[in-house]
Amino acid sequence: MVIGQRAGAREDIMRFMTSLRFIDMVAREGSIRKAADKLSITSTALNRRILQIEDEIGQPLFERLPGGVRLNTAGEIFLQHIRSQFADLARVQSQISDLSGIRRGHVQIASGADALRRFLPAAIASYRAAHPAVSFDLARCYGDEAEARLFSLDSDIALIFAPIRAAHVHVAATLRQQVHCVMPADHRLASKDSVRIRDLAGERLVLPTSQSGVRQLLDTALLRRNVDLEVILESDSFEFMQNFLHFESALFFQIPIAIDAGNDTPGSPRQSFDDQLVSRPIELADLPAGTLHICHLKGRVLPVAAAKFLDDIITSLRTIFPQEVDQ
Amino acid sequence: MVIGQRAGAREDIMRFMTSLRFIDMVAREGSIRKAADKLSITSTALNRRILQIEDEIGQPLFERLPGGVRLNTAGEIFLQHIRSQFADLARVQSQISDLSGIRRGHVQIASGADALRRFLPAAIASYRAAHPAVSFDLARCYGDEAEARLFSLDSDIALIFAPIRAAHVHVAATLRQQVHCVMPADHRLASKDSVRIRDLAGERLVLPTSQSGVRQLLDTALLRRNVDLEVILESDSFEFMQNFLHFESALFFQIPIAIDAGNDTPGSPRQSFDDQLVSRPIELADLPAGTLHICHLKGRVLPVAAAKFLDDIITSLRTIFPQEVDQ
DNA sequence: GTTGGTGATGCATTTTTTGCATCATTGCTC
DNA sequence: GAGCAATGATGCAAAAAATGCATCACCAAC
Repeated sequence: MVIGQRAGAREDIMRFMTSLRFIDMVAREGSIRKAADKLSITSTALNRRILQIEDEIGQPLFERLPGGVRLNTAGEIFLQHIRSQFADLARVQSQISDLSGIRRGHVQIASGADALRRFLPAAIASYRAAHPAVSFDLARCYGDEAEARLFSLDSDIALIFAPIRAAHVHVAATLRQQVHCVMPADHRLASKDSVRIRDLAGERLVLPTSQSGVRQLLDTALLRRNVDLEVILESDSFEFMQNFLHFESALFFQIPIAIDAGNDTPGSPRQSFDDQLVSRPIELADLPAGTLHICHLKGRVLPVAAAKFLDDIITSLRTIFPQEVDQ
Repeated sequence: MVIGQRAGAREDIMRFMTSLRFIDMVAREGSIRKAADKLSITSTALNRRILQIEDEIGQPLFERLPGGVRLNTAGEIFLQHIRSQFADLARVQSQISDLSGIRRGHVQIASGADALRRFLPAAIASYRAAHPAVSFDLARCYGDEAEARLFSLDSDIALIFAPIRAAHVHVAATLRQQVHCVMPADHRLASKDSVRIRDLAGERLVLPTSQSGVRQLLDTALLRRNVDLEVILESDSFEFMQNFLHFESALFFQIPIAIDAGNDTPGSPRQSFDDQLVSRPIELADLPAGTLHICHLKGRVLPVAAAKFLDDIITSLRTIFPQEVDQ
């Protein structure tokens, strides 16, 4: 998903990077011909560019397999170099544009569905109101994939509601998030201030997929207690789950950032959430709070736009959840 | 000074970097025509490459002056990017070559005359004995210039006998060095084990230039004491000073690393130093020890060859001066 | 003014890149 | 096993890009 006008739309931009872009594409596609299609050139031309670079490096970068090509070790080292070049070039361009006063740039974000629902739309709109020349790219993904995207430099910033696995990820801030149980407003549990795990016995549940951080927290808590549950649906779409509850009474689970974007003014009704649904926190004694990690690649200098946006969302989170942000 | 066969001798290597090399050269020369000469192309071609890159960046990188060109702010940012690309490419190539078992690469060193005299020749020869495919580039320079070379990525490693000024320099190790007074073997002071500042009264002195770290230490100590000195010569060449003492009796000053490469075996005569000259330490109470800093650019991943060589010289220094190395 | 330097530009030439046709090789299907 | 559908590599001609020459416009110093 791309928001704002994509900066690199022009094809002939940065000619000196062309061969490198080509290598990157071949590596991604695993085939010279497929990559050539995507790059709108002939496989001949592409093939020869690859051969030329390999000649200049002095060693092959790809293994030739019957079904295509695959990076060898040297190729992987070189590809990582290529990607860091691109990322650094983006930073330089962003920095140069910043000299003229207008902040330009392109911010690439990998996020779980949680933060993507309400928080990021508001945050990005607010940022773009101040800096209209900045475009955004949102990739929805789970923790591992988000970390991989940071490493491959496909994303600048990641918002991950899950433990951080890789050592190369730098956590700029964390946000504690207590899991909430969402239900129709007339549900029997809606009368309580908070929900206990044992209250869920016999309830119909709608759960996120097992890759989700919320699900992993739930699995740990539910399985341990051996509660009798009726899981009627699994989905990776919060929107689907929420709409489903309009037709059949059930429970599903979310963290506050997916419910409340913090844009409600005091006294006004919470427009940020469905009128017919209410959310109740699950007691911390039963289900510990999870952590949303706001990260970027360790050791990387982010482009101006991305760095500023990162600051902004941390500030914004601190406003919405004053007690829950750590840096 | 280049030792070993220079890796980048081939002209047509890494074609995709050509435009960037050109920009670097124009920036160094301050003139498109002069740069074109050095690059063996016409100013026309060079000019158009510059214009093309500027067009792709979207902003000019050079100010056009009547006498040539000069980088503007955007250009300086971009040039730094270019240089880091080159340095990182060198690291990648070095790493790729390392895959095949042979260590290849090119190590660029900036050093004061002190370490350049005896220590580095021995260290480099020893390293090249193990890795003949590694070539070296030695630039003799003073502290500030050495720091600048690290920053402009013209040097990988610097050995600086002076305080470190810039924040972007990472000190990998330090070596304490007591200043020694060098004199003819028949000099009256040669009978003493150590020399005091007051002993220098009335003596003829040969001093290094005021940029030298040894000189700066001496200035601080001598001026404070108001000793009556006869400075008969200033030079930036230790070799010249040393040979001069064969013709006229005088004193000059050096630090141990310039005197002793640590290659004398026990019992053998010190071949590392002139037979007719002896050195005596200046008492620490009169002249505090200085510090030799072994540095590289902060945050930079050195090429394999440079990183290994850095390790080697630190190990070697620890062997020669067991008490004086800190890391 | 004149001179000597600079960068920019139009045009013909050279060099490089690209695309087409084709080959050799491999894996899969029948 | 024969045939088919992929793959990457290569020779050759056309297209595209880079280069070099001649020239212009500009500025500073003498």
